[in-house]
Amino acid sequence: MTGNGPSLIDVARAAGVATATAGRALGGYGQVSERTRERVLAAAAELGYRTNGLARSMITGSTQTIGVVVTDVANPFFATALRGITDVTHPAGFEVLLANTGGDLDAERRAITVMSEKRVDGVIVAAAQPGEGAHLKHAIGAGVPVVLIDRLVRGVPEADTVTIDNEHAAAEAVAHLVELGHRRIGVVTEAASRVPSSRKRGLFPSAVRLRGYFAALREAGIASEEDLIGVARYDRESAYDATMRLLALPAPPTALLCTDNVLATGAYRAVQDRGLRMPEELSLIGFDDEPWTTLVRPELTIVEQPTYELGTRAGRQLLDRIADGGATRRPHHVELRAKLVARGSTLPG
Amino acid sequence: MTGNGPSLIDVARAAGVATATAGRALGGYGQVSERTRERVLAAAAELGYRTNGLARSMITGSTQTIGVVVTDVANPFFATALRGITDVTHPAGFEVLLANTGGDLDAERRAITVMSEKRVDGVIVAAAQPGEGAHLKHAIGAGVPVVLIDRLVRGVPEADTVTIDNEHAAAEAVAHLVELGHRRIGVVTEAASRVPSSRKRGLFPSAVRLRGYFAALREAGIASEEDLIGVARYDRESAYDATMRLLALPAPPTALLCTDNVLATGAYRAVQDRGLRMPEELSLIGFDDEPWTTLVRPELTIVEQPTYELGTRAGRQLLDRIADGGATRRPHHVELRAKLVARGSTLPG
DNA sequence: CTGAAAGCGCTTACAG
DNA sequence: CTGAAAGCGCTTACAG
Repeated sequence: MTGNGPSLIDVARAAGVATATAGRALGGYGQVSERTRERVLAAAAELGYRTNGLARSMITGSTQTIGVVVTDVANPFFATALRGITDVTHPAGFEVLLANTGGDLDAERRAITVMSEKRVDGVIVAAAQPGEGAHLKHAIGAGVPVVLIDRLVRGVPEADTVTIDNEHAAAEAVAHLVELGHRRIGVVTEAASRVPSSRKRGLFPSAVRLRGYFAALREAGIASEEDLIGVARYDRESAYDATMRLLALPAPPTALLCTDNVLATGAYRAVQDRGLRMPEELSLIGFDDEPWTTLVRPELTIVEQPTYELGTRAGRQLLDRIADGGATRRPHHVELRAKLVARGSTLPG
Repeated sequence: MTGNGPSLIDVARAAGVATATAGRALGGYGQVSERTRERVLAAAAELGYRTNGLARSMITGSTQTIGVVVTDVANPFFATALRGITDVTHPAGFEVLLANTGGDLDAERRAITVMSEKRVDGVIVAAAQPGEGAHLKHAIGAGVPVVLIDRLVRGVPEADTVTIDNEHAAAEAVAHLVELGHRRIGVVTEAASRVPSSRKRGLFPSAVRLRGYFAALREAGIASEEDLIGVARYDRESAYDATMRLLALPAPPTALLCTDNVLATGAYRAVQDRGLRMPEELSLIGFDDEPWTTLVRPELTIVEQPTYELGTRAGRQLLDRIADGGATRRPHHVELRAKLVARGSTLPG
């Protein structure tokens, strides 16, 4: 420690005024005459004074800080959403306390606890697990507003939510394939169970998208086949393997939907390595409009999520909630639409 | 506000002990008997007590929070470095306060000020401008350790730094091209001036890489040509245009180095649109080993930066500095090596 | 091991 | 407009 630096008392003394007066001049609250203000500001500058935000926050009850909890900042999806959040909250005078859970529920619990103890004014959470919301409910109970993004969590009906209509997004993608004449349409997904029977899992994007896949097939009068569902872990290599398995089937699919951008990189690679021409021999659809999707040949047809907007909406919602103070309003739910962008990986040249 | 919840005083009263005792039991410091601890813990649980970190930090002088200032979290480079930082600092009990400057120096100044007022224990900064370090110097003077990453800043000799040897990285890439027989080697860069004469600019990665480009040409006995230097703004479209201009020259380059991953996406696209076959008609080298670089055909030769490690090293360095307390040690400088990964965009199939 | 008191650095009523 | 006092919720010596 280089000591704590000068305090308001030191500034007040140097300026020859009371502590309260110095505080008013420096903090921009209450009434201060121009002359006094100048004297105080000069003294503060001379001493190199900086406000102690801790002390201020303890009294005002506001830290002007929000917490953001995601599973992985390095994932472009969350990085982009995070940018959306900061772009909205920063101009409003809020800083962001960031936590990375790696998808671990315990890490998420700890993050929420620590943030709550640091007295953040609210939190935005992309949850690690859809089934466990007790810690979030607890935070809300303690007066910390919670906005859920991307994933719903069971047992936290009080939380505001900003999500994407994933069922519709996936269904639209499948409908596009059906329209092109495909009947054997496979899917590469990280949804843990083939049939999304578990109500808890069913809240997560991958599971919801799988539901959309089934719905669209049903709509088209096509029977779904277990064989055509390639389950992968959430990484590129696993998606590669799952895709290879699908392509090696006796009666392989003629089209494939990947429920996520990470999985899509693995799948695209697999199709290439297998030597199949897109879209003639295999049609492929991914998620998210990342730069690479228009650099590959053919370009990848994708479902474009409004990721940045997901962040800005969540940020705004949280700011509203914070401004609202204690008024117990009903939770606010926003569901954004994704958009199919058809490109060469499905459209015949 | 839902009120402030129970305080330590409330817990102490409920447990029938003194405030100091309750604090010791809950805070894990000092001596408390097992029986007392249990009583206090029970009372705390019953009341739903949560420590007020603000009050604690004000006394202990430590917030267990570090600041991280970057120009753009949505850029995969910074997102990955940030992940490295959190992976190291979070297990050590530190939270991360994140700020996004968008490359604006004033935004950076404000971020540093606010973080300093919030009493972060230190900051990691990817600076917006190489020429202006007064605010950083000021922070260090106020007792906030600063670790600079990726970019050096003039006028802050006290700051620790973790950077990448960009001159060597670019030179190695050019040497690779020379070895393959290229003599007309162009570069797509965002370095503002063609000749990196300005000492300030010269500290930034793009400028340093341009210097490496010149050095490698000189080494190979090749005269550099102004025409072959394509200057772009820091976005894909601008890089596309700059590349197109280079390719349209009467005597176009046979090889191109992009000094950054964002620029590489634009350049790759331009080469494709121009209808040039890689590597036969044009060789291309980019930066950073992103997923897309192995999905395109041909795969892109790249200079791989140890981005994640940049973050972990910076995190560790800052933790050391914080643990070190007031002891004024000399600044610590780490320079990491990048690695050339030769692929199809330069290697004849 | 436990307690009573002081104090961290501010802001907020309450007087003047 | 300005000041003296109280208080936010903790931890830290200092006694016992």
